[in-house]
Amino acid sequence: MKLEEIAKLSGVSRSTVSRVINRDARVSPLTRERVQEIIQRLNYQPNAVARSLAGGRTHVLGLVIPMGVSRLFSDPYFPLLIQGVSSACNAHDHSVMLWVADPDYERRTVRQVLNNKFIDGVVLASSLLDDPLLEALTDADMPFILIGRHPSKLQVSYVDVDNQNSAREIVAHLLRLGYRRIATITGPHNMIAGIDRLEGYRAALRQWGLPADPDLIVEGDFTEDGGYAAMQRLISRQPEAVFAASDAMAVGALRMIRDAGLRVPQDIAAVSFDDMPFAARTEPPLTTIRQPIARAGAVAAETLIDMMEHPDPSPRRVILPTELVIRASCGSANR
Amino acid sequence: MKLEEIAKLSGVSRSTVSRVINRDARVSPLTRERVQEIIQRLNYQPNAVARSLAGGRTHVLGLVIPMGVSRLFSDPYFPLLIQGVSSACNAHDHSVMLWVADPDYERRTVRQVLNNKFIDGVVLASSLLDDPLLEALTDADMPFILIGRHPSKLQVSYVDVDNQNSAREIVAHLLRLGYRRIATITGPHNMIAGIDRLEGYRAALRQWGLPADPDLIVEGDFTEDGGYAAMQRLISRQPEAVFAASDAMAVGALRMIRDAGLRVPQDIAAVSFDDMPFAARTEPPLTTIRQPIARAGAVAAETLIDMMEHPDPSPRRVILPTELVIRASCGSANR
DNA sequence: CCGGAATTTGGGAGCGCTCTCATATAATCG
DNA sequence: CGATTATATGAGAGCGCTCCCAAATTCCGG
Repeated sequence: MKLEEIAKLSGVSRSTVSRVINRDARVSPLTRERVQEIIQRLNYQPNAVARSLAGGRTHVLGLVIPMGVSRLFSDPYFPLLIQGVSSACNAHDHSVMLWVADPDYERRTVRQVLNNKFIDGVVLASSLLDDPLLEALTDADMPFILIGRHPSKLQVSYVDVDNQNSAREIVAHLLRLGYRRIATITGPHNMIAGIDRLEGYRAALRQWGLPADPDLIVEGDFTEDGGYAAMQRLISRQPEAVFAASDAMAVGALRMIRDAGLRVPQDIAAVSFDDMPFAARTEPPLTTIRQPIARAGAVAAETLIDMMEHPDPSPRRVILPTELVIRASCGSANR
Repeated sequence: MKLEEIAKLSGVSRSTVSRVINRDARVSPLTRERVQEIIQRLNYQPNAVARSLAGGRTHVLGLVIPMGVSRLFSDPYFPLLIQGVSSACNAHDHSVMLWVADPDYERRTVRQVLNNKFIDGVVLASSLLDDPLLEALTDADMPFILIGRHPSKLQVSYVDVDNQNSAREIVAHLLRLGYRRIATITGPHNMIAGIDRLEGYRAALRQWGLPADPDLIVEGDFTEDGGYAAMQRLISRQPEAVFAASDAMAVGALRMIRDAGLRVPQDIAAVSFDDMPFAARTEPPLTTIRQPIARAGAVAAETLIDMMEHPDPSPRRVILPTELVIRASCGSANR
């Protein structure tokens, strides 16, 4: 069924029906109602592809998730993000096209995806610092927004939390509790969230006038196994406390500490970042920074849609609030 | 840049360029090469929307994930599935449109999504038994395939594992080890995987000539919390072993058993289903049924694409193999 | 060396909409 | 109440491709 048939049936022209569908004001209430009635009755749905071609907009957003990010299967970060993006899109009559970018996505995918005009804009999730997609996006003149800020000079839009200050806050919490020899398991150094959280850790120590001992800083990869491995290297250096840059890594660290015959928080206190659902159920429950992941996805989608509807050269930047959630793993009860 | 320009530049007609792009055999090698060279040089990408409109096919698959399914955040089931679907689509030059179906998706979404012609087919993940989407899909005459079989009379295509036999196998493993009083934490009764795994449990007991004690059967919801709660109800009934219908629920059960001051497997043995990445790292590691989730997603996408390319009224049904993975939680070492 | 088949190519008509612009009708006002 | 402006509607030209069919070219064997 096509627009034309609706037009014929309601005794008006294609144009008028189109106006009714697109809520154009220039239709008399009478005809509008009549046409709408017919549309309802026949359960007519305009052909999205034709609309896209004629209108020059698909109302489809691309959500790109770099698969190299092992985090994909370690915690529900991406599910939450996807849910946020998806629900915001639904609410704004947009659709989501998903790209789980293969390691070699730079080659075929990138340009192909961007240039084929199937999507109006892109939400790029936790990209690496040197992601070639970023440049491609800019070149292709495709509106996009990042989840997680990007430190480059590029005028990019993003949604993020204040990783640095949040990390500083939770490490400061440890310091306030009296811990001094505090280790950290960082995120990957090619991801801005990892870098920022490490910098927050450093800032907290600085604030307390403490040096940052390189021996107490080990790089992780946001996965549980990575946390376990990192903790193995840290344990011999006898930290009093450890800050893991993600809950998943904290879980691995917790396991390692237990395997080493030590207790949390009595022997080593632990805190982390994310406040994933499982953080409240670990043994002991994790003191962590809560960040609104689904919300970030939703805000990103909304902002992107707004950017496309109201073009404006200046980048949009949104920082979402976090919250320090105190549970048992930091040992605040004991001190 | 459009097809026409390429045509002009290479001194041929639109049609010929189109043929080159679509790998149509009816082009002389000479012109083909010449045209291809120009395309390469200008990095021309045909407009996907226009192709879709003219060709009647979008090369886009819809992946529908019912959000009511709390499993969404409990384990990496969906990430794995998404990854499988996505990579298969990429490999076959298709795109994935994601629908995280809101609870009330029946209303607006369904018809709108199906009828607007933006997608060629649908992969429906772990739908509920009475999912209205199923009927809508059939009515709309939209090719689709389920992840997880459907017991209705409908001639639906699906990809699944043999949940029933796999469950029977792992419960039989417990029986072989000498456990007799075996409890089970089931999946939701409105999901076929939950039902099938329960039936497998029953079949195993039957095979050993044992009655199925209703007191030892508690419904869970595939989440860790659900597993914990279910185990709380089971613990007083003093089972010798428990079969959880998912690893996530087993984790909850493990935690509950520990909280009750009991040990796994000495006091209560535990086995489960899925073999998620974390199943090898629980305390103790889980004996479980490994199922190829990403593979299922990939096979579903491939089958669907094949269905669309070679229409055929008879439904396609694929059963993927599972594997019993024996670890410490079943206590096989102690027996 | 010619007619018919096979192979290449081009032209045109859509695919189902949106959008601009011209036209027709209704409302407004001095 | 006629001229002016606002409001409604329709017609037509695309959007950038695919696909059908006819025309042009090449290839054969008899």
